[in-house]
Amino acid sequence: MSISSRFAVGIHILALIDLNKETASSSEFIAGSVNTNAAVIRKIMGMLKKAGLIDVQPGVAGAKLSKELSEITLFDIYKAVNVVEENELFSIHDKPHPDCVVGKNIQSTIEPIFMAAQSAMEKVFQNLTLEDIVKDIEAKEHIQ
Amino acid sequence: MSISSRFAVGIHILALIDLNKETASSSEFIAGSVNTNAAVIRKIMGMLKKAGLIDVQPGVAGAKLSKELSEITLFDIYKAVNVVEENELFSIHDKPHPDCVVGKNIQSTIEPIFMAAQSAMEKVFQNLTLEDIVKDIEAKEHIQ
DNA sequence: GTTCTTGTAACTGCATTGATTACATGTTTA
DNA sequence: TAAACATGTAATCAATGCAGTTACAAGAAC
Repeated sequence: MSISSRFAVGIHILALIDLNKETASSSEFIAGSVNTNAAVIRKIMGMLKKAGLIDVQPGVAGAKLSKELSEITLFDIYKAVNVVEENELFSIHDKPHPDCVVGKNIQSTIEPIFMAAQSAMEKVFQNLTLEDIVKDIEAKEHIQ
Repeated sequence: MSISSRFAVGIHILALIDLNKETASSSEFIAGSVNTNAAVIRKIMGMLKKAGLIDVQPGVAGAKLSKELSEITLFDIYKAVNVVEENELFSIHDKPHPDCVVGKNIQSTIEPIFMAAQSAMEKVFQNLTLEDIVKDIEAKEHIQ
């Protein structure tokens, strides 16, 4: 099990759009940087657009960020690309036997714990923005 | 995407073994409570055994916990059933283009963030034991 | 109007999950 | 000792999701 790379690619796309803002970033260009197919990029960009993170026009090359770098959290991207459903990071077996002490109560015991674990993970993304990503990339670039 | 229910089932199995300790809990009996096939239970119990959480003998009905309830954390179970690999909860696209500012640096920028998110999630399980689960189930039982 | 772009749909190969069946091996007991 | 019952494990199956690929309609720009 592993969470889809759409999330990592989404971050890559947005960072690239910003760092390449003098030029238009076509899906073909972005695909070259990500190392995948342009249709894959367009699909993910469609999700980012739907979430209000970028502006893209059919037929027009390139995309622009809809908000400031500091206003786009990693959590926004995470939700946009739909890699994990709300409170469904962990699967729970359904219909445990209702006549059993454990079967009867296990779901309501485990659910809040799984929700807490998922929340703890998502909070990390809520506290980071695209600005952090872009600054980190720029810092690495200046060292070299 | 969703993390395998093996984790939830693993917790169910261990809680049931404890709460049913007067009787031997055969894989068939546990399967009835979980509502699945006995072979599925035996496979998961094999993982729990391999991790040193339970004692089972081929041919002998039932299993016993190898440790005290308070000494088995949910993280132990989580690792035992192998639902998420170490530092691989999130996938990262590989071979981004090395000649691109973003492609060159994105992996090393994102990796520590993904690791931190996974750790935050796992910490929740490190701080809970089977004792918490069993007590919660018992408390619910007493209300009814 | 040709060329380039985005937006989508359809199809592929691959991996994982969970259920199921089957059977070898070990244990108990009558 | 033989029958009954248990675990351990392999093989198979359907369903699902991921990522890559091809194809093409629709929009925009030169």
